[in-house]
Order: sequence, then C-alpha cells, then structure tokens
Amino acid sequence: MDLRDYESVFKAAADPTRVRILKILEGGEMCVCQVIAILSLGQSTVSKHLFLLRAAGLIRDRRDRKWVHYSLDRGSDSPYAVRMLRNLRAWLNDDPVIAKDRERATTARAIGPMAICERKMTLPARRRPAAKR
Amino acid sequence: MDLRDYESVFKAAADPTRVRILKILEGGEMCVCQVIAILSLGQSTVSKHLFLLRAAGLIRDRRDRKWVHYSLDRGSDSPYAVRMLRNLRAWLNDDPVIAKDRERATTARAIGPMAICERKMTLPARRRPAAKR
DNA sequence: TTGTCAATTCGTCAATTGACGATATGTGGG
DNA sequence: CCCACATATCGTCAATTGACGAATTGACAA
Repeated sequence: MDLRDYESVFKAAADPTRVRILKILEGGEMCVCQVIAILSLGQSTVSKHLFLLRAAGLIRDRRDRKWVHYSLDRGSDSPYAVRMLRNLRAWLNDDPVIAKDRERATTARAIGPMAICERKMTLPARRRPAAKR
Repeated sequence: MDLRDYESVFKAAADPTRVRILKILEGGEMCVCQVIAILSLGQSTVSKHLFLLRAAGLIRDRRDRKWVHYSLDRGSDSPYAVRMLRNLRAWLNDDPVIAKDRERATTARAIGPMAICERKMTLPARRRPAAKR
C-alpha cells in the first residue's frame, strides 16, 4: 500500500466520468450496457473506465450469461478504495449531473439489461414527463 | 460544492508530486524554497504545484518578508479538501519516497529558509551518516 | 462448428498535463 | 529610485489521457 496504490485509486476517482459511474453504482450492481446507456458514451470508452476503476480496487465484476455486471467493491483490498467509497456516498448527491444520472439509472433498472441491449445501449427519450404537482 | 470542486481537489491530490508536498507540509508550515530543495525539482514546477494545491483549497500561503510560506489548510472552505487532509494524515507514512522526503524536510527545517536560498535551493548532501546502533 | 451478441482490446487522434528555462512581479535594502 | 532576490507566470515540448471506431474475445444457441 504505497504511493502507487494510492495514486491508482485517486487518479481513477478524480475523473468526472468515473465518479459518475461510481455514483451510479451506489444504486446497486449494474450491467455494462446499462452504464453505457446512462452515460451516452461509446462502448469502448466506458469499458476502459470500468477497467481503470476495477484496477484501482473500487469496483468488481461478475459475469452472468453474456452480461457483465459491475458493483462497488466495498470490501476492497485497498484501504484507499474503501475509504474513497465511504466518503463518496455522502458527496455530490445534489450535483445536477449526478442527479440526472440517477434518474436515468432508475429508468435503466426499470427496463433491465435485455431491453437496453435490444435498443443498442440507449434509453427511452424520457421516462415520464414529471407528473404535474 | 459540485462535481467541479470535487474534481479540483481530487485531481490536485492524485498527482504523486503534489501528495509528497502535502505530506511534507504535515510537518508544519514551510517556505517555497525549502519545498524546492526537498523535492529537487525546478522552481517554476514547484510553484505551479503549489498553485494547484492552493486553488483546490488544500493549502494556504502566508507572506513573510520576501519568503512565502505554505501550510495545510485544515479549515478549508472545501469539505473535500478537509476530508482529504484528514485521510492523508494516516496514509503513506511508511512509503519509502514519503519517508525520505520527511528526512529531508527535517534537514530543511533545521537549517532554515535563508541558508537554503543561499545554497540556491539545495540541501547539504547528507545531514549526518545515521549514528551507529 | 458456426453465428450472434455483449464486452474488451487495439489503433488513432486531439486535449491535457507536468517538466523545464526565460521572463515578469513584487518586496526589502541601499 | 534602483538593484537583488524569492516567487509567480509564460511559452514550449514530450508524455499521458480520454474519446472514438474497428477488430478481437468469449459465452451462448442452433
């Protein structure tokens, strides 16, 4: 647990796209295709971000049929990662970007990985036009 | 306190050279010329690192005659910075690079800013060859 | 085995970063 | 005011990063 381990965790967690992923995963395990749909980024781009987060010990993956699911690794080997995740939980909850992601994550969970993959990693334009009052 | 503030703190703290500076400053306030001497990096390079750390709210500066002293900003406006500094205190204390910096910091404190500036931002080669037994 | 489909890896490109030396700022002494 | 000196800012360059599309891998179904 030296400077190199520290660096990998902090470099991983310092990128805004990767924090968004971590905050999305706070809602629970999620399939790669769902993350792609929520972020609206290229598949290879998201895959690389997930790789870096995993390499840092912040998330872990689980294969289920042809899908790979990622989740926060709260029992990580890296004490830096564990602390990071604990702190993050209380942070950024009222940031507009994070809030929007959370909305989209709710949609993504509701319709599930299969439907998202059928839609080529996209979400329906808007889930429901926010009920009046 | 949104994603941008978060990012500035974590990007600042993710760089190994800047963590070294933070760990050096855990020993107390220090003059720019002393930091330069400890790190053996160019003056402009160190100045920029200090700028970024200050912009993130991790350190603050104080002018005294022609010297500028930096110290950890434990009462920072940024909650991210405050938490970061608290965590760091317990971290990396047995990393070899950090340990060596701490030794050199001790030397730098012992001889003071004036002597270091006279030596053009360098430290004596070795303070004392570690007493036997 | 062959085809399909989710995910990863690879190659490329533009943008950012960290290093440096040169120049500018600002403070104190003469 | 002018010089000396500590620090900050600027301009440049090489290395790293994040984005993308294309090609590859690996699981499942037929």
